[in-house]
Formats: sequence, structure tokens, C-alpha cells
Amino acid sequence: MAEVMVTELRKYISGFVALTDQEMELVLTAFEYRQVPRRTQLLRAGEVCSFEAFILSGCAREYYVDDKGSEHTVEFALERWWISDIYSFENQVPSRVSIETLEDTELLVLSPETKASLLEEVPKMERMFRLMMQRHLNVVKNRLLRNMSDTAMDRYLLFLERYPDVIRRVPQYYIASYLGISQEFLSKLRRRAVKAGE
Amino acid sequence: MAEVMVTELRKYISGFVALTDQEMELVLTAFEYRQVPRRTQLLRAGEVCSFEAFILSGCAREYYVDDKGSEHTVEFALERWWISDIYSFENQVPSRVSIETLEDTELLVLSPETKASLLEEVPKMERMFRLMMQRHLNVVKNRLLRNMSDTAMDRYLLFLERYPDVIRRVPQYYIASYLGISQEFLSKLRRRAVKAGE
DNA sequence: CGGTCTCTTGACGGAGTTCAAAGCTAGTGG
DNA sequence: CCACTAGCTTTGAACTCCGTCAAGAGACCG
Repeated sequence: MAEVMVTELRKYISGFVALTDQEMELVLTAFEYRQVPRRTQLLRAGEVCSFEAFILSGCAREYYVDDKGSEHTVEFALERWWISDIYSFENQVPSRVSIETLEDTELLVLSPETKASLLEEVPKMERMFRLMMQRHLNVVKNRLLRNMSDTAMDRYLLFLERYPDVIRRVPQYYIASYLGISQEFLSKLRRRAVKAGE
Repeated sequence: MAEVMVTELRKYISGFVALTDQEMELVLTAFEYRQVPRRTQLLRAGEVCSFEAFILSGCAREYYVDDKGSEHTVEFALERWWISDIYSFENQVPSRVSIETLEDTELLVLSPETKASLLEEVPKMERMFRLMMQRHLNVVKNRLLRNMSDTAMDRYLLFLERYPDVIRRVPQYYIASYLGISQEFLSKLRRRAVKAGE
């Protein structure tokens, strides 16, 4: 693993808490580097999530399969995002979601045990994870609000603006399943959006 | 304020972290007791949220008013729940949601300053708030999933089962705005649910 | 080039909205 | 104790958004 990549995690953490060099060293070495090919199932619904991972390169998605068998994408994660079912991970209970890579992906991974001992050794990391959770909660809450108030077209246009990288790298039917609409309807929205832009 | 009430908060915190008696004392005294009548606006959209509050008695709701003027209830909070726009509170940025009491309500309140110094004095509380955020994130995520996969009827029946107290205490149009449907449609769903039950 | 994966298009149907009106219910004042 | 009002809920008709199904058109890969 190139040192330059770990630097991304260092930067990320520094954005939340100030650590001494020693502490930072302890933190960074706690993570395990992993490389996985695209289409790898990192977590299957029903299993207990065994990782909390920082993405160095590549792309993953978290999704939920409902009773009728339809898939709903909970979130996409690109470089410098985290991917995990944190609730399953921390409480060691079965997850209701699945996680898979969409591209070849490089990760820095924490197991429940290493996270627990890391928090013992560097208590400041409690703060970092707390702030991270707060930020994440905010993202999910805003999404919930938008799903309730905006039309599918609004949501699509916002997504386009906010996550152009995801649009470029991810198949459209996954985008649809994130926006909460069928892939056919997304296709029709795109047509309308283009027309409106002319 | 009756000592028995503070006990509720003590129990809540003990559910997350083990504190010494001294630490617990520090924590509990950091909170300020407040009593507010029903229909009190605790936070208005656009303002910075100045409180993180534990509800001792009463009921509040957090809601979002969209561009068209429609209200969407983000969550209800009864006894032993927290109410705040945590992101606005922690980052001291304007909130996009509003918070109001629906009943006469008694609260234990933290200001940003007291929370900050509390975290300095009792670092274990970082952990408590982290775990609390994780739990909350889980709740919101599950709700997002259900909104995407379930019909309005499913969501109503689940709400009925899970939050019977809220049903009893809160007007129906607020329930509708929580479920993401119009109050008229909720009324029709109720009719259908009763019929199906006969 | 043949197959698989992805995206588009159209017809139809159903879930949920909006608008308008009326029916309840619980306080409140006389 | 009744009458009134304000707040809440129900109903119905017309309409819209979006889903499902089915077919076809590209596009990418071995």
C-alpha cells in the first residue's frame, strides 16, 4: 500500500480531532489494508457486519432488499467515504442491509476488536467517531426530508449536481434505486430534463 | 424539579456508559431544568439550535417546511427521548428544521457551552453521545428504508404498533406528515384498516 | 459478432394528492 | 346547561405521478 493513500485517512481524521504524532501512528496502524475486486459482497443481509472501512479507491454501495425482492440503495461510497453497517458492527447484531463493491476497491478496515482497543488506546477517537456519526446522521436526515418533500425530478437534478462522480461511475438502475424510483421512470425523467434544457 | 425525574436521565446514561458517582454528579448538574407550555416554538428554521434536550415529560416534534409551504414531521419525541437539531447545535450553523412542543413539557437542557465543558470534564460522555448518535442514525436509516419499500398502509400499521403512545397523544395530521402522506389519505387508510379488521 | 448487460419507450393501472365541503368533538362563555 | 366556535377528521371527485409489464435498441466484452 502506498504511503500516500494512508495520508488520505490521516487528513480525514485531522479534520475532526487534533492528535499527537504518536496517537496518529497508533490509529493508522490499527487499520488493515484490503484490496477487493468489483462485485465483491462485503456484507450480506442477515450477517453481522465485521468491518468499518475507509475507502481509498473504488466504489461500493449499501442496499436493502425488501420482502418483494426489490433493491433499494441506501448509499454509495466513493474515495474518502466510510462504508459499514455501523449499527450491526457495534452491537454485533445481524444486519438488514447488504454491501457490495461496484469497482475494484482498496480499503482501510477496522474490525470490532481493533476498533475497541483503538478507542481504549486513543480515547480522542471517541470524539472523532461521534462527530463522524453526527455528520452522517445529518446526511441521512436531509435525504429523508428531500424524499418526503421533493418530486423525483427534483431529487434527480439535485443528485446530478451533488454527486456527478457517482453518475459517471455507477449504472443508472442503481441511481434509480437510490432515488426511490424505477429505472424506467428515471429514464423518462432524463429525457424530460434534456428537453427542458434545450 | 423532583429528584425522581433526574433519575430518568441517570438511568438513560447508565444504559450507555459506566460512570463513577462523581462523574455522574458532574453530568447531571450540567443540565438545566426547563418547563415550557404546549405550542412553544423551541427552534425556528433559520436559527442556530441552542439546546440538546432530554424530555422528562410532555411531547415535542421536529418538522421541516418545504418551499411549497408543506410541513413534514421529522420525528416525535416523548419522555426519555432527546430533542435537538444536533447538526445545527454542534456546528453552530442555521437549522433547516423547526421544533415545537405539542404538550406542556419538562426538559433537561444542555447549551453548546455546557456540553463542551461537560465533555472536557467527563470524557466518557464522548462515548455516550457517540453511541446515542449511532442508535439515532439507525432509527433514521430504517425509516428511510421503510419509506422507500413500504406502502403508506404498511407504514401506518407499523407506526400504530410501534408508537401507540404517539397515536394517542398527537393529532392525526401530524402523524400523516410523519408518514409522508396527506391527512386525507391517512383518514382513508384508517377506514380501510378498520374494515379489514372486522 | 453473438450474448449479456444496460437503457429507452409506450400502454396501462394504481397509489396517493388536491380541492371542496361537511361532520365531529371538546372547550368556553353566556 | 346549552350554543358556539375552533380544531380536527372524514368523504368524494378529479387528477398526477410513478410503477409494472413488455418490447426493443444500444453498447460492451469475449
